[in-house]
Amino acid sequence: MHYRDCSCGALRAKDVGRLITLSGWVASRRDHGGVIFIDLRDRDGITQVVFHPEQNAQAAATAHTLRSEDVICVHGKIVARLAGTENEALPTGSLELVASTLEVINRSQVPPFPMEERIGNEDLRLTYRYLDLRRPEMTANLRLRHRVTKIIRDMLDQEGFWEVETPILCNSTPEGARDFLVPARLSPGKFYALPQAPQQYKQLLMVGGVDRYFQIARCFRDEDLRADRQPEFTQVDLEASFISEEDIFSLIEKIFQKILLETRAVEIKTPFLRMTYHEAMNRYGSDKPDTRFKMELSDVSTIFTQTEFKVFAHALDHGGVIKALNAKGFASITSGQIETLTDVAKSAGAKGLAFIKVENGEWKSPIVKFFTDAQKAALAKQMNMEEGDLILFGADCFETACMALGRVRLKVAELQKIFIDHDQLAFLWVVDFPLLAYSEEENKWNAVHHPFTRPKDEDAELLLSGQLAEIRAQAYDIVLNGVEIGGGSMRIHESELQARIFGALGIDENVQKELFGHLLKAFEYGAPPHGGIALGLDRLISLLAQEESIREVIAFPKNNRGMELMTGSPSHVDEKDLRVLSIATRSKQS
RNA sequence: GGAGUCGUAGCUCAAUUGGUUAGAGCACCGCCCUGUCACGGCGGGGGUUGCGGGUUCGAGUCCCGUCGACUCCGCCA
Repeated sequence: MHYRDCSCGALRAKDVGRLITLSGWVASRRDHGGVIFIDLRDRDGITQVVFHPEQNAQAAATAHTLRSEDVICVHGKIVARLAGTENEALPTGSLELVASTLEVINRSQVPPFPMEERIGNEDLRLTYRYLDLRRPEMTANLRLRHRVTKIIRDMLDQEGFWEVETPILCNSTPEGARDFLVPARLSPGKFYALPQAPQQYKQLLMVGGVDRYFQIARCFRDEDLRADRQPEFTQVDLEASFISEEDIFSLIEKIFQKILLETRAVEIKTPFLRMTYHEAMNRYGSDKPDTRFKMELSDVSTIFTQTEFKVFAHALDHGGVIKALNAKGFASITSGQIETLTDVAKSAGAKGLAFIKVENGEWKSPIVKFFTDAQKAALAKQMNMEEGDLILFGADCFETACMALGRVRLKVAELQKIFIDHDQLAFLWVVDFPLLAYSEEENKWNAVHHPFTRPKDEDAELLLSGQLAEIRAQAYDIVLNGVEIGGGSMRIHESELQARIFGALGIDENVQKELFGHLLKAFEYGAPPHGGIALGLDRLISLLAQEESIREVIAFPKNNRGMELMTGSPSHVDEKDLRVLSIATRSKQS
């Protein structure tokens, strides 16, 4: 059977007069008793089909029985619409197909939700994902994802990168996220892990002389889910040899330029803004600052070196800082909102949130009584305090004070409904991350990026002298509109340095040999200097599509509890299948 | 593990201070309708108000518990 000559979005005025066959889904039926209109839909668009009973009684009679989502095939002549009945909302709106034959290929049950509007019930959408995907928004998201992926592949190919696949069944590692484990039947009691990222393999490809590698790589992390986190997600993973950070920056900037040009017809400026981690924390209280609005943090420590206010004095005595931010015109804040902001600050580790409201020419605040006139004057000047302003304070160690106010800053923007242009694209490189961070709970040093990250050359001595907190890494994140969409680093290519870092991370030599022996060994056989980056494809697409959740740009995502509702995975398996794998379960099978 | 928001018809939502038989639009079914485009008109069917308990003369509404969805914190090198 001949199903179609073109898609339902393809026909234009020039096609008038042609005899055309179309197939698709019934999007809507407008039955006038006599003439019947059908909107025929596929992924590319909608074409109006007309049935005239006086011209073709049988086709019209069948058309009368059509319902939403029936699959049909129609054949007929393309004609210009009657003057005044053109539909400018449709690209095909100047014409229609006058049906001479209609074949009903497959009837549809009444759909559980309408295709044309945005549905709030995500459960239902995920259960009937195959219907949800027919909705134009979802079709557009999948199309966008395809386009972007294709652009990335083509550009990296042009730049000399090879697409190489790395194992999905690999080894569990102690660092980082919880692994998904897969029992190894042929090695009873042993397990593979699904990769959190192809990190070690791509470095070994560099040792293998591949020189430039990339992969649209599925990654797996068994952690709790979020709107922007799925247990399996996709990274654009790449690595190159004999390069510097600058090479990575300009490559990625070039890719984004092309993506925005081709998907949005927008020319973005390069190079992107760059900011050190320290500056990002200092000014925005975040390692992924949203620079689309100002409201920057200010350091007011020097004003309060001599202060009666114990909270400030305590912070400064312990080597901390006092940070402040001016929420312009937000003195009208309610006490409930103050409480909300305080909770936000506390969730970031702050002990509280001091504030000053400037109302009717007065400073209304529980803490102003501790301030001298000189301090007030200095504060007013530095913070540019004006009638109607709200000043918020964070007093703690540098990281905590900044992070707490950084989160408060975002919450204030939300509460105050600060205007953010959603078409704006604020790209930003955050560079010079610390190499290591001390974990109080674990009582040990952890890698901020990952354990293969290269320290900055000028900070190498700090590793020898044990000033671990001071060491900066050749690591970088790329941020778009306050969302981290990728990160990478220059890597260590010397086994000696790598072993020293493992040592700093508290991984003893035996464990090093067992878990990372292959890497250390590989570095002894002429490893080239190399580095790379991984972009979070799902997040990137969701930002381009202006979606709140990455679930909107994944064909078959999992819900908050990691379940895929359409197929009902994960599910129980037979006891005998477990026996083959030498697995016994302890939880009750309900 | 913790916090918050929500849960009423297939879908989106309403239901005043606790008060009669829980409503509307869309969808669905039937009839009518020859230029609509979310066609229109008339009529009809459709409800364990997530579930369980409690208070009350009376609960969609108040209280307790529970289940589920989503958002956030923890977690995510």
